[in-house]
Amino acid sequence: MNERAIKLLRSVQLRQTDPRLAILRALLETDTPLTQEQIADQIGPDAPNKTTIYRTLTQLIEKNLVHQAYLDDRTAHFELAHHCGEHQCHPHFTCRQCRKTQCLTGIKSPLVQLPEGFVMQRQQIHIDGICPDCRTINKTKEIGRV
Amino acid sequence: MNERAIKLLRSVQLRQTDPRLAILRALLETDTPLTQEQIADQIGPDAPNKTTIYRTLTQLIEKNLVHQAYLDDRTAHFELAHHCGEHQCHPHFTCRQCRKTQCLTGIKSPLVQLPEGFVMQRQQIHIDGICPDCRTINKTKEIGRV
DNA sequence: ATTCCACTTGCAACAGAGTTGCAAAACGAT
DNA sequence: ATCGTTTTGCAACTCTGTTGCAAGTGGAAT
Repeated sequence: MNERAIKLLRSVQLRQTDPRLAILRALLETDTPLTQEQIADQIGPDAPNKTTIYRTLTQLIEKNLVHQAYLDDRTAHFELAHHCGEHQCHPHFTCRQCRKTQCLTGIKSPLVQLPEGFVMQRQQIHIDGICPDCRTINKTKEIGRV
Repeated sequence: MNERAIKLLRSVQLRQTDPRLAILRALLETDTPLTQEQIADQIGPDAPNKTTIYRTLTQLIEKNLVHQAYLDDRTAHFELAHHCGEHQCHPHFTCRQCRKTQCLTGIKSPLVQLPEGFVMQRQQIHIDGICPDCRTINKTKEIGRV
């Protein structure tokens, strides 16, 4: 992971620093969009200051290594952009029950046909519903009740 | 507009109060998702307190009259749900240049095919790019430059 | 290896959106 | 008109994210 983080930083000509490597490692290790706080938690007690995390993420977004996902809990989530196509990020799914969000990277979805005059730069899809885990739990409960 | 606002409140058994009617009128009068602040501005100097606006919107969401749209400026936007299908809201378009958001109500877009085990409740699509107005302005500038 | 300077970091203080507790006011059923 | 419940406004607060500034660091040049 560290190798890949170093490569990523080199590829966009950013200086190699501990905070940046730690943040990239955190993003590389997970497959869900993370908040600043989740990134800090994942790094542990030596996590960089939150200001540094935000500033680093902003730089990585400018370099197009990271995308920001706006989900439905008014906190910005960040993820590596390596699964995204030119005009479309993968869809996100948020479970209404357990509130967890996951990326649906395996799915292809058509781009919306925009009316005359609009230029599309990026399409994001956000779905909410019940995830398989919660659904199974619910079913089990129902059976128990009968 | 006031008639419709009154009807809407009746239909969900909420007491008829000035703040609620004013908020509903504001939403009925526009075709873009509004923030709390925009709702207050549109109502004018007699706008209800922001706490009241938020609480009212929360109630209207519970009654399913209003939807919350999560756009990319970390402020919640609200709109009437009357253009939305069961599993899908209309897509939203935000212009990167003028930062305005509009609803694309005329457009139909297919639902994403979720993997086995997921249950979809609502799909939201958010697109950003350049809106027709800004595109025209840009073109005019280019011509001027040549 | 050392020097040097631009780039980075951490801290503290701040800004803006949204929430909560509580007392006062208003709705609407009787 | 009365009365209990619901609603409202205010102030104080929480949380996410930002800014200014001084101190620290990477890495290119020597």
